[in-house]
Amino acid sequence: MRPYSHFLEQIRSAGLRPTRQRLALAKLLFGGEDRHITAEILYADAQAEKIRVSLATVYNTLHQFTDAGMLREIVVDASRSYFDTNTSDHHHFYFEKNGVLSDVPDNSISIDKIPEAPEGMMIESVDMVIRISNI
Amino acid sequence: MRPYSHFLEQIRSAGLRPTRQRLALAKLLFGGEDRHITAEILYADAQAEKIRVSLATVYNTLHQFTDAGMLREIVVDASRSYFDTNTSDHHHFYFEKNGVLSDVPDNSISIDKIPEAPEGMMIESVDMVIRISNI
DNA sequence: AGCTTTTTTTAGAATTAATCTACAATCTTG
DNA sequence: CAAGATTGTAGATTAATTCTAAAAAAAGCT
Repeated sequence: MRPYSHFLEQIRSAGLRPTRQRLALAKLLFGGEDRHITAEILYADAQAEKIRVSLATVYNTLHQFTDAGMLREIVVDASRSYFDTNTSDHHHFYFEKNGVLSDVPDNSISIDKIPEAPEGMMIESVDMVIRISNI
Repeated sequence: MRPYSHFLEQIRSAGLRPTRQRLALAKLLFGGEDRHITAEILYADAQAEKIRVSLATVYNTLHQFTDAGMLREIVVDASRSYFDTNTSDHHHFYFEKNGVLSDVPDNSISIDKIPEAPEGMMIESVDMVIRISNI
């Protein structure tokens, strides 16, 4: 049971002011299970919880949390951004029929050779998406 | 040196009519090296070559060629679709600073365990994107 | 607490890539 | 070549996202 103050601390240490909106969104994002979420879904969740926040703020907050390393952005679908509350190194299943994203269990995958980055550059991330469809 | 008729054949066997626009776009796409292209870039290329074609037709054609297996769509950037003229199984480097996409040489990577698809579903594709940035 | 400065939020407008629409143009086949 | 089917087009539309400028809230200072 993480207390309210946990989020406050986390937001503050990201160099952001712990405003009512950011605290409420943090609670929705990090208050339970790991989530894969879009801005629209988080906005709808907030409305369902009677949290007064605008869509623009939801977008801003998602990006601020991402910059602070609290979220990870996953690109699976041109024209829709997903954010993952699990920022550890892992890969994704993408179910095409309903747009659901889920984590690939770590022990079910292994990549054992990765190319070098070109001279003067570095690998920022290695993202694998396994697209799943009906037979 | 692939002759004009090569494209005509390819388009026809995809079940599409070999129209002037589709032939011209096929020539731009498949006439030289493998390419990683966006609709806007292909449209600009067409204009530079004085090919009279609308942007909507470029989008339509890219999707028709993709459905026919002549192109592969690569998702690396939310809000911008890339199409790869190399449809074989391979992975990508994405250079964040300039949005350039390039193929990962096949011998520099190896994935040796891939998860199963859930019951009644199948793996459609396994796409890996290695994001590269400056040090 | 009050006053000031800085940051944040907001509603609504603007932007962007992509798609749709309805008509015009172009093929294909007899 | 005409009939019927398919395709292409310009322009409108959509959907996600970002921008803008002003109002509100938070933090700093005495």
